[in-house]
Amino acid sequence: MNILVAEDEIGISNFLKQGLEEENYIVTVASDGEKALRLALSQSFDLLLLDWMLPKLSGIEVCRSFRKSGRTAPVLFLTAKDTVQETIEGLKAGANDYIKKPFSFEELLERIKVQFRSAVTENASYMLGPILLDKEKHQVFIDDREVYLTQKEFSLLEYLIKNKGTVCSRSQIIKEVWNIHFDYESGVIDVFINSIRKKLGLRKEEDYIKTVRGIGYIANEI
Amino acid sequence: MNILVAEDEIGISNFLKQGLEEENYIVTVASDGEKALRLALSQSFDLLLLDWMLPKLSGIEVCRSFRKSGRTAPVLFLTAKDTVQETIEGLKAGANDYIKKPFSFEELLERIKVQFRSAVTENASYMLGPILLDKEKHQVFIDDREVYLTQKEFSLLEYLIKNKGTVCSRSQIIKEVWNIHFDYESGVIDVFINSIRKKLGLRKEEDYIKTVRGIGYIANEI
DNA sequence: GCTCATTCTTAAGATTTACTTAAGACTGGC
DNA sequence: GCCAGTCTTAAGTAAATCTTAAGAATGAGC
Repeated sequence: MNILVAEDEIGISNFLKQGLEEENYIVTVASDGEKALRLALSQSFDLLLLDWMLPKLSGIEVCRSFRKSGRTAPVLFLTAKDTVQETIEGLKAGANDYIKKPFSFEELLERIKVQFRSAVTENASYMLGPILLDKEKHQVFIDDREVYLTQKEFSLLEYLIKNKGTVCSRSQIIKEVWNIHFDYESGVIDVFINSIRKKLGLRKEEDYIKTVRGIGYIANEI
Repeated sequence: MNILVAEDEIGISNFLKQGLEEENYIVTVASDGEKALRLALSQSFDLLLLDWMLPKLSGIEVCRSFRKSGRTAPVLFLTAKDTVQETIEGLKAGANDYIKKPFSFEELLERIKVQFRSAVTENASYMLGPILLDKEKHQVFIDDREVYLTQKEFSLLEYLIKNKGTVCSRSQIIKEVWNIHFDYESGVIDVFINSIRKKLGLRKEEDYIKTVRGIGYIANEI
């Protein structure tokens, strides 16, 4: 799990980085708001831990911009600004939790875990008809025969199966699988869908990945 | 949105009930832990607001049992137990947030909203009789059976259902669905209405899309 | 019940969108 | 820096949708 910590006081950020890394999180530190936002938008973090008062761009502005870009990763404020009004402002800006300094590191950890909880319970393998996708081992089987998929092919299939039964639009796919958060027109998705279908070797009438014209694709138990 | 409040002090529970109802939540109050758990398991609440100390069964036990049953609705503790250890215990038991008394009602409201945020945004669906139109997933169901509509069919049906109960003129439809903002005579709309009706497979007497001769069409609960 | 205007239905051509292939760009490991 | 594997772009082909138009059906008014 990747966590971005935005904190200008080096003492605190070191403390957080070390503590979180001991819990096996991968931590990136940004020392001002601009850097934090740039990182948050360019990489894909699983959680943002923001101080309110940051040089150049405040934490609350970072949070607002991040949400405005359509990203849904949890955001936690960790700040000395402790009034009710500030808490509310932080939550309204799109934060998922608001923790006041001084804080207990243990409590912070637990509150971070709360954010990941639903994601963790998530099954490590998915099924779709005869297709078995093992997220952990990064393997795909069809009727017990292994099919080798590349990284992107795997992510795309995973996304479709995770959302089986619901149509996934091209823009959603580009967002979630390619991490491109602006309008983007290209035939990439088509090429990968084609390649997945070929590798899975399904005949047209038994295709578990159906095209939804004008929208995107849908994975479905036939 | 249905909220279950488990609180034995009648002053607090009345205050919460009234305040939340003003915000248009539907509130059920349980005065002890056993009642709370029974209600939580038998009905489907969108959120649980638990006091820690409750007669018969503590809030934390209610939370554990609730989670054990596989339910995922958010649980918030609202309690006077304010140590770090208690907070952690509450969160570990499966709570999504832990608010310490005395609390600001405004902050409580905001923290409740945080829990609903993701759920609310994705609720872009309309209903018309047995027809369910999910804007986000771009899917249409009739009596739980999915019907595939093309792009234009979908937009047209969406427009009619969005305006159900009021007649939509041909020129309005051409404007809103086809984005043609000048006078335009053609049979396009008829063709699409026909195709939608056919796909929905409704008999004439149960047609939810009625023709208004000389004007246009109207979607109506029969 | 007849007439005329309006709407329904169908089918064929135009248009848009997706599929497939192949070539070039990129990337990580050696 | 090179190679092998992977990703992306682009262009031609295939397929589905959208539009138009024309004849059939329907309903309102006389």
